[in-house]
Amino acid sequence: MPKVGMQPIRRQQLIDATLEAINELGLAEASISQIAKRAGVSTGIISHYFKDKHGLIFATMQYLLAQLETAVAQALSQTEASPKARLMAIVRGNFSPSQINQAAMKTWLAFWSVSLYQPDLHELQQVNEQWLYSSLKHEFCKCLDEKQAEDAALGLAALIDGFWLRGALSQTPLMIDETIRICEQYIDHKLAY
Amino acid sequence: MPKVGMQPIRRQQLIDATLEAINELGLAEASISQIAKRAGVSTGIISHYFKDKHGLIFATMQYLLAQLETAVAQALSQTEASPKARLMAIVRGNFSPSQINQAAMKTWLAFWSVSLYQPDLHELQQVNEQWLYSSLKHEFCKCLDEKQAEDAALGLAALIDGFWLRGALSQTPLMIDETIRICEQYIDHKLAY
Amino acid sequence: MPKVGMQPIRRQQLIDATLEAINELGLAEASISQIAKRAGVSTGIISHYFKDKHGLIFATMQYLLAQLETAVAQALSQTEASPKARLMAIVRGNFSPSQINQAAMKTWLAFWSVSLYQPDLHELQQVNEQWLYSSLKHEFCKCLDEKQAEDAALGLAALIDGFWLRGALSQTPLMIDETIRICEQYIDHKLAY
Amino acid sequence: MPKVGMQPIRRQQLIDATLEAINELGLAEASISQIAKRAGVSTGIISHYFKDKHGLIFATMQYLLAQLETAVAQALSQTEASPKARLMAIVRGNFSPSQINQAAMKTWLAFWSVSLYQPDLHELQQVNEQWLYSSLKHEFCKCLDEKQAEDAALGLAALIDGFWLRGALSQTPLMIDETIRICEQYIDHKLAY
DNA sequence: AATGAATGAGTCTTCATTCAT
DNA sequence: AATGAATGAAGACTCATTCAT
Repeated sequence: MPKVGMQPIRRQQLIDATLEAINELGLAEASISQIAKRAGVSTGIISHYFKDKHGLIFATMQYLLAQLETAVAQALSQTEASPKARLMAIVRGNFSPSQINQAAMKTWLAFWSVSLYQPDLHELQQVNEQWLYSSLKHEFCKCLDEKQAEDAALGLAALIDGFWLRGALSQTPLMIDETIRICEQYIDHKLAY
Repeated sequence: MPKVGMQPIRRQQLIDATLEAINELGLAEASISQIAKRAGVSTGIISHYFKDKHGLIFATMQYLLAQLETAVAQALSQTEASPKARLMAIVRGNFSPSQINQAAMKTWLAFWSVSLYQPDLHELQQVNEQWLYSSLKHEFCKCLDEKQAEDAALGLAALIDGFWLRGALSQTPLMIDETIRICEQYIDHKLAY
Repeated sequence: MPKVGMQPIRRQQLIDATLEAINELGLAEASISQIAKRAGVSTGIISHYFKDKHGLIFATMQYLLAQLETAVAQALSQTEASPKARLMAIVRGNFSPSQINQAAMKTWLAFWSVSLYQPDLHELQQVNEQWLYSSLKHEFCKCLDEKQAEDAALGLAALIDGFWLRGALSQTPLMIDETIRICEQYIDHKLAY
Repeated sequence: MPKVGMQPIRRQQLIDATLEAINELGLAEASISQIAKRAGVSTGIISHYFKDKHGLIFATMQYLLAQLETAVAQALSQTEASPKARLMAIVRGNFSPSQINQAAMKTWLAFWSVSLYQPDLHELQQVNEQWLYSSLKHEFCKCLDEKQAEDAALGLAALIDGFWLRGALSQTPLMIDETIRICEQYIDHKLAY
């Protein structure tokens, strides 16, 4: 039943189906037909809305990134202005429910892996990585000199990514409270200088 | 001219070619024929030595794991017995040259990604992860009570993996000295309790 | 804003776009969407005016044939009544600007090629061929006996088609003056009997 | 039943099947699977021997060209040295049985048509065209001054191609005797200067 | 032991066509 | 009259695997 103005609806529908397929089958097995089946549409429609499979994959990664940014922005907006509070908000944003469910983490991991061979995906990933690092450094700079702030930001970024990676790989729900507490200890330790 | 006793030679030759192909093309594009071309053999030979492609991939991951274990064991064998020294040895082992070159890191990342959908690969990865965690916890226990040791081990493991992941994704050589120094600060901080 | 009486305008618009697409892409790549894009309309419109793609292709070939007939008729109308003058007019008509531009010749060649497998296109082509042959023979008959006239008509028709084909294939502008002179020599030679 | 040294056999087998398919269905409908079916092999084998479909098409056109060259060379080898005899041999070579059967002519026409959009096919066609023209001019030069020889060669080449084209399009067997006689008259007329 | 010929399932993509709006 | 959403079949191509030699 063709209709007008379906573009945003169909696009999101297909992105959701892509996430679903990657979660269940892995990126390697997430074929066009599997995605179309999950979206309840025909395969041809994908080229209609995304030009080709790569366009869909790219749009899906963009969507995940936007979600992460939203989660962090939201956490930041609900916190006080102290550096520690803001650093903790960034941490909590990165471990918010929209990010640490298995489906999202598995998809991230898959994207990271392929991004090493696809320049446009790699750029998305790099921008995101830089953004996290800069945000952390910016807060640490309020309390530390630049060199120390850089070290602290690097360490905290690695800590976040590391927990994140281990969560994705462990296939058991991430222990968020513990994770956040360890990050907090790290922040406290760095800010104590 | 067929020879006898080719098995170990051919196997290693094919594993090397696999690593090479994954490094250059990515796991998704590392086809049997690409691997065979790099090894200078015919495609049919792979089934002869590894049964099928999956067997080759599995063996390659085992090989990488063995390399990591060797690197850590070697670092440990050359150090004194103090907990800090041993923890640092583990850190250095994880960031030894055999582990932090781009090819190895890209391959690891690819393996991790697919391991989520392939039980036997996942098991390899889990064993490795547990082994790192246990080693770290064992050392921390010498100075801390169990709960604190667990936290410290979790944190340090995440830190290592996080640096590792960021190194793989950044496509620029990992800054080892800085990385190791940040890990050392973390260890010092934890052991200072 | 739909209008009435759009039929002839839209039809010609689509035929022009078809010629344009075939010229640029070749018949094989001249898809409905490419044609629609060039015409500045949606794809659906084609079925409205031509039933389907084949209807559009057929109409386009008809249009080219009509153009050829017009060119020859016009040349004939502007000449004196002598057989040689009329034969030369037919020659000039066949090499008139509307026929020997690259776009037209490439399209003709494409049509001829597919006409071998599509009865209705083939009929168009055959009618045209017969018409040229008959016209030539009719003029030669005024000076020669029937057998000789047939030979002369066959030869001149072949000469015209041959130059025409070579012009289409050479992708450089046809040297019209030379071509027409060679045809004239042929006519003179035949009429000299 | 895989065997060794199948390359030349399979290649010719596939080229023959391609000619068959083009003859029966037209180039546009001569799909990989249709060709494979006619060759009695699987579709995958084509990429094994010709890389892709275009490689097969190219090889097929090369094969037809080689056949034409052989036919002309053979006709030339069996004739005396006089210019007229040699010119007639070239004509007869171009209208030899291997060239004027419907299948070959239809395939030629299809190739010419697509060659306008595919540089490598176009080059093959251009080389062939030049070769015919040069051969004719070379013979005419023995009796005529250069300008006259060029005209004569151009005319005869057009005559040959024109008959050839009309034969392809008429879908009835070409009347060879008549064709050759008309060409002979043209040669006689030109050499009579 | 090693080759490479051969298969055929599976993937992405393109495209003419239909149809609700 | 005109749009463009949607379909689904068909196309070329890739690839892991098998097997006779």
